[in-house]
Amino acid sequence: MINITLRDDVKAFENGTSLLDVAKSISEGLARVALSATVDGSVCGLDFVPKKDCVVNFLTFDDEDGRRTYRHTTSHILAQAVKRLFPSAKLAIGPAIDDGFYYDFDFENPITNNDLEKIEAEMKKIIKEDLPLERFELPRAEALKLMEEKGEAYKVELINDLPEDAVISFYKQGDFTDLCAGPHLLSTGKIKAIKLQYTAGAYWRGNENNKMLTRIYGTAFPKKAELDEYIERLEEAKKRDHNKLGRELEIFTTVDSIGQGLPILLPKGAKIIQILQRFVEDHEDKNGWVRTKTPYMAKSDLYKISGHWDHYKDGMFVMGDEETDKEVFALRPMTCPFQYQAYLNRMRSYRDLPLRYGETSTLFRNEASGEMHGLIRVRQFTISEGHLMCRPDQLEEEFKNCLEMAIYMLKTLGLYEDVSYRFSQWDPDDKGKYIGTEEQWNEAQDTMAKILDHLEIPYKVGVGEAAFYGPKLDIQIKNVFGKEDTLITIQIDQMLAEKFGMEYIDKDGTKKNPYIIHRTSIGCYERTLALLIEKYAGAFPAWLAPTQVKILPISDNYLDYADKLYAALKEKGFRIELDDRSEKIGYKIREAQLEKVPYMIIAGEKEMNEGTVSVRSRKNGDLGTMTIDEFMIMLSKEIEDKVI
RNA sequence: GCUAGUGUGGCGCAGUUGGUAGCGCAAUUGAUUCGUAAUCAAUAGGCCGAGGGUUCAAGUCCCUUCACUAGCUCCA
Repeated sequence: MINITLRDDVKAFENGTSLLDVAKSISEGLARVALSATVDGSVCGLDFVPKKDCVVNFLTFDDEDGRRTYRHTTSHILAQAVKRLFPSAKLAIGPAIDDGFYYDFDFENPITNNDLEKIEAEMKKIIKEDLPLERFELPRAEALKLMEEKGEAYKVELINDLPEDAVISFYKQGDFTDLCAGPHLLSTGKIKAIKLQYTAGAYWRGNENNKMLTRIYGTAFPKKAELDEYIERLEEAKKRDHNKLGRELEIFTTVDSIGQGLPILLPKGAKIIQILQRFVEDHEDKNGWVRTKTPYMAKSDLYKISGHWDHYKDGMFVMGDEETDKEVFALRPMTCPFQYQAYLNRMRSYRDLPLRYGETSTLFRNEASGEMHGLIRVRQFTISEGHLMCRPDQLEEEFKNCLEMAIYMLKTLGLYEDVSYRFSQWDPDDKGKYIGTEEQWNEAQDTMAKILDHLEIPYKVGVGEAAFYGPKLDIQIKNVFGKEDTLITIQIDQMLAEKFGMEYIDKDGTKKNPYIIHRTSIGCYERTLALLIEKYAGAFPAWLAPTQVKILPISDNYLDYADKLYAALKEKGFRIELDDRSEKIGYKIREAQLEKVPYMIIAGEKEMNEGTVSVRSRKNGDLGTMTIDEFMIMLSKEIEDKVI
């Protein structure tokens, strides 16, 4: 007998009982919704037969691993459909991802959207055929033989790269067999609602030197209604796309003759960035930061010391040619080596530390042409940059302060609930990308890990995501398409201080290199603006809104009164506009509403006689009548408190 | 940079097998002086991203290039 613990309850089963039978013994309902299960913590298919006492937890579509099982099986159905329609296509890999799945193929000829429809139709046929998925294992030599016979070169490569002791498993469904660790659903008929979404290129094994394969993305749900709702949600999210909304609301634009990744910030966009910049600089200064203002470019000599010339040259705009020109300049891609010169201006004592240098810094990075995206990835951007030089005993406290400042900014902007932490480490298998020795990297990462653990930061590790000079704590955020970008980064650097000969005289009279924290408190303004547009769908909180109040006179007869109101608001520094066109009030309200202005004040005969205004909020509609002073007090408080 | 796709007046779109550009909204002008999401009418606006080519004839076909979109790689 095998004892199986199901949540709190322990039950005994015959030897040879599968998890599906276990589920059935509990209830038919569970057997219907269970997709896979964890057995002592590892995910298994329902065909798994426990051989010893264990703890089983059934997974449904509500569990992440359950969803993954469901969608992974769907990716196999996709592969089967593709092989039926395009027998010459080669299979690469096909995992489940957060919201669906994909499968990479090497097609003989490119496929079209029309093909995608055909493939989806074939998938539906396979689902209807309700083919059982059968798992089997093969020794390495036989596994290789099977894949070679089928001409699956990519699978052969995958098998060859598996560790010696790995179990090599396959899943077979009807005429289709795939190398796969599983687990899977028991049959293709379990899949209910599917949708192939789009195709994209993807390099084999994620390496740009390898062949580019065709990746087909899709998703699957247990109910048609859930699929429809998901697609509807995606469509809704796209309406918030900053790249569309930002242009419609005249926040920014781009011009072909200026070039890619070089957006024009229009008055509204420039205003929001000015507000953010003042907010950030004031807050930093209050927290002990001092400002530097350093050049936008430098001779190649500087970048040779910092390592940029060897490790980042492709990412820089270089002016001139070392072969022919006496001096070669490059626009700065980072502020670090420039701010270090401020530190180096004189000899430092341990008493001088920490030194906190902030700069609102414009940077230039020659991104590959396919990388640019609205305001999120650009070639010129301005970042709230800063470098903090400190002693080892100050490192943790200062790191914490930098982090707290970033969190304060994110909370104030209302973005904090949307971010996640990533501990970006180096890739020991790709040492050429980094400066420093393995010992230095291990030490830097250990130091950072200790601090992060001590501060109880819930992070994910990103191998190979580090800067070339040190590990980072990245604060990540997703855009409306679900694509993740780094908003804020805080880095610990031990290497550049040494390279630049930055020192301080310690208590004992010896010279030491300071620790350097590279950090930003709000990230780059363009990217932050993009995410704010998406967060608020263009309807910015009053403290950020480029126009806070729009005055709408009912007719031309009240223009004089409207002018008085305008002057009163302007005098107090509110950002206001006056709509003095001879339009009907409904029309003016509609336009102000579409421009997403937080407040409208309506002035007609009644208000003029009473000396009041009628206030309409973008969010809550008509707020009734009040005096202009009452309105200004209300709005001032909202702005002061940075209500979001 | 790579894969796939897109590019027609400010915006959203039409433009059939190549025959010489249209619609809605916005804009402008005039009338209307209006009470919480669209007043009526008239007018103007485009060498169809750019540069070549094929053709009697190109928005429609071919080539090159630029920009935009999604994804990959890279990254704040």
